[in-house]
Amino acid sequence: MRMAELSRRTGVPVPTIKYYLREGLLLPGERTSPNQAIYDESHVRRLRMIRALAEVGGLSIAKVRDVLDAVDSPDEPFEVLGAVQRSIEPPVGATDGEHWAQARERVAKLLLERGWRAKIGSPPAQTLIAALASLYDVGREDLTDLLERYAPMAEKIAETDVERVTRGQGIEDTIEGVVIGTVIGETMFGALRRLAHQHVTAMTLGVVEEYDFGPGTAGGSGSHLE
Amino acid sequence: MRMAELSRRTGVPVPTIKYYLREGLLLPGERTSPNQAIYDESHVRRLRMIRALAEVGGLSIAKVRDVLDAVDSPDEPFEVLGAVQRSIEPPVGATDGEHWAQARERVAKLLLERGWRAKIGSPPAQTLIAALASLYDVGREDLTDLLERYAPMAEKIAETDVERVTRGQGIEDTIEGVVIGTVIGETMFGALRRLAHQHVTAMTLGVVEEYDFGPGTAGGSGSHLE
DNA sequence: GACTGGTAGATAGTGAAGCTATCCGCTATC
DNA sequence: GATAGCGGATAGCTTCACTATCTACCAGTC
Repeated sequence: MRMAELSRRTGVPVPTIKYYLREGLLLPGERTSPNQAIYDESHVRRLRMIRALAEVGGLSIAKVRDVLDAVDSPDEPFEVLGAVQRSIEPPVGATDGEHWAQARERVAKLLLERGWRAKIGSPPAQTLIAALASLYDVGREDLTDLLERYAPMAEKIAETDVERVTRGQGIEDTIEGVVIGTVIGETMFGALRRLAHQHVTAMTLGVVEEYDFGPGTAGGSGSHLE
Repeated sequence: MRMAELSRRTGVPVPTIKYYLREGLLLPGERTSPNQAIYDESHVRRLRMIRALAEVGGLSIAKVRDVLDAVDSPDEPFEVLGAVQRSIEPPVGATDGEHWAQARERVAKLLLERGWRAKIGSPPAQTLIAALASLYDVGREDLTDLLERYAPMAEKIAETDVERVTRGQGIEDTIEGVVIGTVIGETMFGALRRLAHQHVTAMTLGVVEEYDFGPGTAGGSGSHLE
């Protein structure tokens, strides 16, 4: 197929496809002459993957490229996981400050206690330290025990993910599964958690009447408080 | 204190504080004359909250404002949760397409089966539908059962969160806890999940040798791994 | 009481990100 | 051979989150 059909099949505008080609997210089509090229199913698939990672996963174009580069590399799944994690992790700001050392200590202790084979310097650990430090910063150390409460559940989820992704599939699919599981899975789980928040809060607070978390304003602009 | 000290105490540059004032994220200080004002601890606290939500939680400035508006409102915690969820949810793209109806059906069934008192039209449900639809789009419906696998775990986490946040505190702290628990908690849990991925993957694949998910290329700058 | 330096508020500028539009020479197809 | 579409290059646009500059003013110091 040519570019117009690729655009039609994926819903991505032609100029945007050209942009992705320029940025190296999408491999060029096969040349049929100096200024003509054809595309195939692999391009359709790749474009859908780009849109999924960017729109659903919320990754920047640069991060999508890094993640897809990792998928394309011939490395072992474990290496790919590392590359994906490095790619998707948001940059951590200051690695110091009043509470940083305290937070770092606490994360180090957690890794030790749970016997997790993960390094304190790895990207997710740095994110975790930053999040914990910010709890101290805003004066809510009472909430920091969420760390220890979350840890076993995160481990259970990770076991689910890994089991899910490694069972009976080729290496290609496993690696792609790692990427999708990490990125799309995070979006899914976050949304589920917020849905569960609605439910549990309603139960706990005994909300009985009609409630509606629908998409915002009933007939007004900006504010949704009357 | 005056603006220079507010800046020093929080590490936020003066022009940025002015920007936050303009954007309505920070309440103006108390006037002492037509062009002088003083700030207090509440401003320090608020600024730290802004930075936590923006940097750790990854929210845009507009979303931070919406979230803080919700915190400031005199509504019930349940209403605040709804407002926070509306504020933080990333906009969902197309609400149609080949697989949308299928995904929506599946989410509706899940809500029913688990007895969750949450609406299919609520922001997290829409996000969930979009994520599920993208799995179909990229041809990985084999991974869609993550939905049912994640659900009970999300519920357990939500119970933890709600229990944690409502126990023995004033209404103010509870509401702030809802916000922090939702936003910072998500960052924490995501990081923990990725850390657990490292661990579980290493275990499953029998990785024994030294491995290092450190920040990229060895011998570079930045690294605080030995 | 002049001087120095900080202050509020307004306006304008900056740089990155993610497209979008236009142009050019060429080509496939009717 | 007319015409619609193509690949590739370049330039422009919009949004976001600041950052810089300017003006009029004020507070403390010598």
